[in-house]
Amino acid sequence: IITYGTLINGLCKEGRLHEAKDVLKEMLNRSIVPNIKVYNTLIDGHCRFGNMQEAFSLLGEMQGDGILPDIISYNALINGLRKVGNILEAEELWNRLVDEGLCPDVVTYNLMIDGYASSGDTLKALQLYEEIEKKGLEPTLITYHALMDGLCREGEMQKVEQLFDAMLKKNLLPEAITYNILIHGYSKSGDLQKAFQLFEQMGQNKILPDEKTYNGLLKGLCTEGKMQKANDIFVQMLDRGVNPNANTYNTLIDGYCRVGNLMEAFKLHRGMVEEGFTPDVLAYSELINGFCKEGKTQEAELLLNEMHEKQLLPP
RNA sequence: GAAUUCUUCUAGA
Repeated sequence: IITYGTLINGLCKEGRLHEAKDVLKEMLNRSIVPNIKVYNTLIDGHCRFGNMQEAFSLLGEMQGDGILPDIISYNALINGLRKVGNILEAEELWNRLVDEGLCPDVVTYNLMIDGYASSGDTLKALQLYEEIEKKGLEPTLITYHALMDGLCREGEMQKVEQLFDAMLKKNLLPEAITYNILIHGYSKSGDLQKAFQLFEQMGQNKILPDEKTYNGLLKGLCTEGKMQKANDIFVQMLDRGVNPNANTYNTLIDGYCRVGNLMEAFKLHRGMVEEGFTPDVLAYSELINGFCKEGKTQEAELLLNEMHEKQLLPP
């Protein structure tokens, strides 16, 4: 049964949901009784690809087999609803699981906190955070990540700082992702000094920056039009063996367009192709926008045509 | 005891 579970998990993670369900049918045919983990895996698989209807029908099937959903089943479903932005139904599920005598665990809290925080309701997110300890649970790194990321988006940087301190006081060690959230947040809020300070702190803690870390720094520099510094950082990134991704190029292209340096923007567009990236609609839009702003509409049209040839749809 | 759930990056408008 573990073999079946592993197989179903693998198929679900790859989005091969039909095949995963076929495996479930095969199990039933062979009179192997699927347990709750198998069902939870399937429920989660459908949730993460947005197929909530099927996820709920699997929940029903499971109950039909006499298996009661556990907190993990509910967490998977709440996660699915949160992903499609349906916080209201997520709240209903929360009430339902409590009615059934289950207790929300820290994952349930993290899910709802992220749901509220990333939809801009930082107040509710913070309220839930306060509730965690009252229920005798301990916030995790992920709790802080979800909260800080939401607060960063809203520009509530003083609260971010407080939470980061609170997190350290609990002896939760920051990881690369922690710094990525913070660096990106400060970078976007225009506090490049703080962003670079954290970048240094990250190095002191022997945490290696990844492409997202650099993208965060580049985003701030590009927004401010500090393209010489942005280029230095880009070079440092390459020197340290961190591979840029499509976002890295998009960020830089946009930065060069903003300052009217279309030559560099165009070179990067080319570089992107040479590195094996397919510029997406976004990469084209930025350039086309840049050319338009400079009044170079014929170049913009050429790019638009090229984009169409590649069968990319205009935004 | 590791078969199942949570967190981070890109344009314009």
